[in-house]
Amino acid sequence: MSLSIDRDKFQAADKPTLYKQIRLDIERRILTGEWPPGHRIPFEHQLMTRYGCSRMTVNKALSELAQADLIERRRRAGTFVRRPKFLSAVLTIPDIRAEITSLGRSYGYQLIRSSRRAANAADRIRLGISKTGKVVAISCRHSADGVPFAIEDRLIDLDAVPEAATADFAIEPPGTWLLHHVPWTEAEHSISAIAADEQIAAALDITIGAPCLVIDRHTWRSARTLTAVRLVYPGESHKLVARFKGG
Amino acid sequence: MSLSIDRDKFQAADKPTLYKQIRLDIERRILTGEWPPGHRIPFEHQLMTRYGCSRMTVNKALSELAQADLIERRRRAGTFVRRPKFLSAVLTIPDIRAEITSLGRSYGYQLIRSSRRAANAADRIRLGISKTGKVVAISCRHSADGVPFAIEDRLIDLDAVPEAATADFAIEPPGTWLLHHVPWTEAEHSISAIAADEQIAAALDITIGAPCLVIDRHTWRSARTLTAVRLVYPGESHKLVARFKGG
DNA sequence: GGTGATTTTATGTATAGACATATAGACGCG
DNA sequence: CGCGTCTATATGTCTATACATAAAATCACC
Repeated sequence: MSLSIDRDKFQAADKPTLYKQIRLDIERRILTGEWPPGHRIPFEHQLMTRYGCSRMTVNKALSELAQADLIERRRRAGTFVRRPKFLSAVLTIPDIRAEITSLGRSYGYQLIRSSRRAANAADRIRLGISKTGKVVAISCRHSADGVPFAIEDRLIDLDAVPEAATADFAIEPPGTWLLHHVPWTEAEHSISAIAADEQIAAALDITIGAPCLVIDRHTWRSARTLTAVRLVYPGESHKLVARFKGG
Repeated sequence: MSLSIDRDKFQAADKPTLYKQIRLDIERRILTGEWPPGHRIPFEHQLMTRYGCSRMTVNKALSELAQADLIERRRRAGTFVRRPKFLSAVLTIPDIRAEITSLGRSYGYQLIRSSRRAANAADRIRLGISKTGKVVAISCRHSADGVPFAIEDRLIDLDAVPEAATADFAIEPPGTWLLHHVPWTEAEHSISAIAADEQIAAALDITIGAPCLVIDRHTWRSARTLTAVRLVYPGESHKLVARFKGG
């Protein structure tokens, strides 16, 4: 079962306007290898002759390709096909509640622990902040059709997110609340595998030592830490799926 | 230690040209919540008055924001701030050899098994192909500074990648060879956690039952399967890192 | 009031022209 | 040859204008 769906860059089949035709044409040549990495793409001047249009039209097509990182443009030098991309994929981790309900399964939520406290040393390290301040610490469990789905262990910096003080996390999962109330600009995910300890095994109803998939996520807004969360999934039955569509 | 680095969308601090100023200004208002999701952004007509420029300049700024999925534009209706994005991140999985050497560690490679054969039923399922054809099956191990880093188990469809028949995978890892010789257009990753079986434990020098991080990757070119690979990493010591930078 | 045709309007695409700017390559000089 | 300077040039940005197009709003009609 897929824990996460990919965010396909939806390619609406819109009317092939001129600049889009040019973009697709160049894209095709790059992806088929006709124009290999490092190859110099014809100058805008030449392309406008080839396609019989103005330079601005060619420029729009090339600008979009540059924004998509397929080509590199250097003043005076020209435009070049970029070195082969790393295998990269858009990994989408939606809100767990939305994920479960969108699969047509019933969503369950249990708040295990919730406390408000001054940040201790461990909290400060985990949040990457230096000064002491108040934090909210939450442990909870998500389940699908009554079966444990994931456990969540979260810290929220109350200085950065003061509204979290009044939210009721007994009803709404903190991830869902944050997604709808707090805009973020940067996030980092660290994915690893661990063996279930006694506590995790009990919460997820699996055996001690069973492999678990772990996602540690740190979220910022403009370099300011908002929240740090660890999500633990039973590893054997769940998968993260990330898909890349070139073009 | 990080198994994978993120591909930061490098934001060169370039001269703030007018359209970029407009783009950043609107971006800021969206990210700070001043213009919440659903809010209608002033018409191009109004923005060109506000910023004292032509409509094309405003249009360029808005077009880029639309391409970045921060806003939605509808003819006649106007331009709107989009609903909050899913937590998404660019997950980058570079070539393992490049990954290890870029960290300044010595790369080691051992070919465990390599065979060419007609695709059997299991191979066809794994590659998602229907007709029988020749495939190459490779098992190998990557190590860093002499320590097992990952094991790789790969199938290559020889009909789609005939050049693979002449490549010498005793010297060059198949992933590296493919990256440099075969262009691809689509890839799907499935990430999970498993317990090491006897074979994995022996190859990675870990105990049986130890958690491992597994990446199953399937790669296509224009809907044609090229290769399917399973990478198994010791889970406790390795992490996949994916970072998202908004904007 | 409902329904279909018409108008209005904001965005989408395209153009020709202009000037800015970074820089590869040529040039000159010691 | 090494090094700084100049120049040609490809891309970067911006303008004013034009027409296309989709869809919201209005109107006409039954």
